[in-house]
Amino acid sequence: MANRTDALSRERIVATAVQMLDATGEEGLTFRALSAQLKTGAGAIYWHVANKSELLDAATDAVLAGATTVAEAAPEAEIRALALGLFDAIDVHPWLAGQLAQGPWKSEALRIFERLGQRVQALGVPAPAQFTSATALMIFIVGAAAQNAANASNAAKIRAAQPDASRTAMLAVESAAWEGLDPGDYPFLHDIAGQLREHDDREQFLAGVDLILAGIAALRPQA
Amino acid sequence: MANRTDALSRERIVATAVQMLDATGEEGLTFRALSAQLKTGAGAIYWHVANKSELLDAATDAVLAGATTVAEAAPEAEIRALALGLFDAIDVHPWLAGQLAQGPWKSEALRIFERLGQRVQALGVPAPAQFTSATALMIFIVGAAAQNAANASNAAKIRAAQPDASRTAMLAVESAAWEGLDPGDYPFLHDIAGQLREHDDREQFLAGVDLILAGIAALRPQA
DNA sequence: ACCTGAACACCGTTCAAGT
DNA sequence: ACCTGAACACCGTTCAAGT
Repeated sequence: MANRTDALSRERIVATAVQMLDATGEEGLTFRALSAQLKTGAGAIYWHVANKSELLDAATDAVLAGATTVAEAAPEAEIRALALGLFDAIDVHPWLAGQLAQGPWKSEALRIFERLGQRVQALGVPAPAQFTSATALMIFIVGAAAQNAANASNAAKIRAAQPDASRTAMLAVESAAWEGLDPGDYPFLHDIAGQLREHDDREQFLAGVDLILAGIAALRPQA
Repeated sequence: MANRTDALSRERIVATAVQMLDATGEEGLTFRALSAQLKTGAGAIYWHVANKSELLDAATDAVLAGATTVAEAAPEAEIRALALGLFDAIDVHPWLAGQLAQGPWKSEALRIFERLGQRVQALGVPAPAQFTSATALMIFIVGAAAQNAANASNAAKIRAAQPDASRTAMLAVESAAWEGLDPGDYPFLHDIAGQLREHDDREQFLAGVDLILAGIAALRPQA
């Protein structure tokens, strides 16, 4: 019968790759480990996939597809929903950050860029500024989510060695380090150490998106 | 005498690593190639440097130090100068992008974040919004420069196979691809294909920085 | 204290040989 | 057409042995 679970196919390879990426990150995805999981030889995978880079692209597309469908709303609200969708997708699949961080975006990532751009147009941004606006949004979203993913994987690594290191405990350590800096040399970090300790990642992310939206609003010709 | 050119030292290792990174990128920096260049064994390097990650950190700091000194000016102008300094540093050393893209920033990168934050404070941004503002700036700067670096290395790779592929020619190809998309599915990309073809990277980057600065200005209590 | 270079435990990718 | 698995050309890192 068609679609037997144990038949090797590009789909099954990509799906398994996504699972391994989620579990162990990009360096955990190995053709040896992958072929072991799939109970084949390494060479069998190369029949369906050109190389590791193409496999990562396929995994990225698989995860991004449908990760950012957005309910109809006002353009700003749709941009926030799109942003949050990407943020959450990267939170669940931290390896996505590395794939998206270095454009040029293609396939699914390009689709997201397109959707952001549509909302930028709907906001009434003048044509010459649309490219800048949509790019700024995409770069910030991907960059902020990448930071978040890096922090999370960092936390996971430390927790592996010291299992009781909670996220708040780690933030407290970094925050204390900033507080301990010489206020003469580091007045800013010294000042905001408290904000670092108490900040919520999602809230902080949305505040950043709103900051860019405010900048975009300033580009609009006054009605 | 002290500082003989052929004495192995952490400094000389890092300096040579930077040269190799600039020439061949991160995957070109190998302990074998590095030790060959330095005319030693691979193990000798490990006497001065813990591992490759630490070596990359040291190379990042070496390149970032002094790369972003900025003449005194109005806060906005200083932020633009800081941003442009980082942009240019990543342009010359594309491997920097990968190092900075995944914070938490440390040593020299943290210093740059501090300097950005000082200017945000000078702009009169209310305390609760300072963290968001400085972070948004840093993320955009690093993200945009990373895109640029990726495009450049992409261009270099294609040029290696097809030596007459100029940057403008490559942009024209991508632009034409966007123009060829179905305007029903991709109205935005179809529209801005022309802007992609004609845009100047530095100008586009500065426009993005100004966009965020405009958003930051909107945070300021009206005088 | 510092350096050597072989050795270990891995990689991605290829390819003759099988079915 | 698709799969097997050994082999190739690499990695980062370690470590006994040298000076």
